[in-house]
Amino acid sequence: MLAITHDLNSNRLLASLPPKNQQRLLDAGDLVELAFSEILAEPGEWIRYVYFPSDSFISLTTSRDERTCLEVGLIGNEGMLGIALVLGVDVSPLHALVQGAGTALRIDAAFFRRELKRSPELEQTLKRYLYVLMQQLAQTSVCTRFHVVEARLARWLLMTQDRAHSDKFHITHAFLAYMLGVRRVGVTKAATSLHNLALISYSRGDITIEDRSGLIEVACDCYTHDKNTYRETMHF
Amino acid sequence: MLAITHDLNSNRLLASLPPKNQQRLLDAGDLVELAFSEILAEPGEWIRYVYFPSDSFISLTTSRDERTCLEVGLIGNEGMLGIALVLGVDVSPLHALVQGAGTALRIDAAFFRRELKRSPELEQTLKRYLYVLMQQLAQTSVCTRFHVVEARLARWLLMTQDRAHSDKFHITHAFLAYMLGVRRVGVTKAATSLHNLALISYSRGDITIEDRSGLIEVACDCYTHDKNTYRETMHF
DNA sequence: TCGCCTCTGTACGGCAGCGCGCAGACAGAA
DNA sequence: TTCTGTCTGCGCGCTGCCGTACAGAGGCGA
Repeated sequence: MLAITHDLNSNRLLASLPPKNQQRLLDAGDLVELAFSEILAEPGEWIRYVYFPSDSFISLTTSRDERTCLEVGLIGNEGMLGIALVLGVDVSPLHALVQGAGTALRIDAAFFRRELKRSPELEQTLKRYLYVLMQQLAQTSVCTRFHVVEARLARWLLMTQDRAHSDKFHITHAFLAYMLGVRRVGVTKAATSLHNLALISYSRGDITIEDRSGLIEVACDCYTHDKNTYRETMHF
Repeated sequence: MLAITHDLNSNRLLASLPPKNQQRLLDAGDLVELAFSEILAEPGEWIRYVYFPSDSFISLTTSRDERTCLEVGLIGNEGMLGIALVLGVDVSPLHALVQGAGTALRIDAAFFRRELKRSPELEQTLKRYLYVLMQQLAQTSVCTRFHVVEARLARWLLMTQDRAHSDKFHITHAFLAYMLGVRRVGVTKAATSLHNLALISYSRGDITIEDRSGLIEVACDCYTHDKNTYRETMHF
């Protein structure tokens, strides 16, 4: 019961819903533990569950082959996985893999579809979130194209910090390179640079944010832009 | 009346709707002529009209400043501009400028919102289109990141040819560079290369597709991928 | 304590695209 | 015809990232 209350407060989408809606979703869903690098969806695959992360977070990627992968979206307690159901499509558009281990509320897709029909408030909230996600996609395009690795890395760390609700999290350079669509060496260089600026520290995958505001300076505007879009669109 | 019939058949989203829905939208809308480089939307700006292009087409871009612009979506007679209304958001997420002059059905946003509420078929069709558009955004991210200018140019030309319904259209290297987010010189080199392969010919902005299938060979998979997504998702 | 494995740091040649500048080609106006 | 503005083609040095390879450093189990 405590766990449920915890989750309720943790996912901001759920928290913004009327109490009745919240309760129905909580009753029907399961609190599950997501493990790092677990794959929750593949493009073209049938959607069986939707996930509302509380302290876990999930990457949306476009990996075609092993080499050319790119993270295009990041889902934490401000969002949900499986948003395609809102559009009446039952197929996942992207890869989804767990980036940060933690808990999430998992809800059966069929039940969720019925709830969407039942509750206009639920649907409207999720539509707004989808709008935010689209903006994030567009922003990622331009960011990936024009900004140097160091700035993109800084942005990624900030976004992740927000979703991990912690100054520390675990991720190796190789994995980061995979997300940013660059070489591992590129990440190492950028990370070293950030380290020399006393903004972060790390060792063997354990990253600590040392100077958040300094990191914001180094990061591209995209970070602030995303946050503003979310705030303005969601009204909470 | 002939013009109306023409438009009806020309926009595939409209054409796929039940006759009653079509008629209501046609009655309420105006057939307007869109001029090249006309700006139809700015990010953050109130949406006053939605547009269903017939033989015109519209670019969605993320230009922050003059330099760093990138086209993230292209709308022709297979789509519509103003899709944010489907999500219950009244604000445009991106820049929209007319890429190819021609006609479009323009509908008042307030009326369109009411129609969405009235007609579940309309809403569902547009939701599916939105799903396609999201896929296009993600695809553009990865394309922009990993593919060389020549392949991206070929993709762009193919996408534009589809929407222009013609082998010829007008666009300068400078403008193309703006869309692809590269230097004008980069476009010139890529275009010269395509010309040497006898795939296109052009002079002072007048581009002719000479060998469509050859162009598909040179273009990245993204082109085919987008088309497949559209076909599979829209079922028409 | 040793060996293994993972993670990080560095080096090197190569290349696509950048910024900038300039020259030639073409078209339409005067 | 001449002039002017637009569009195209090319050169040059630079940089950010690529692919690859290898060495050291830290954690962990045998």
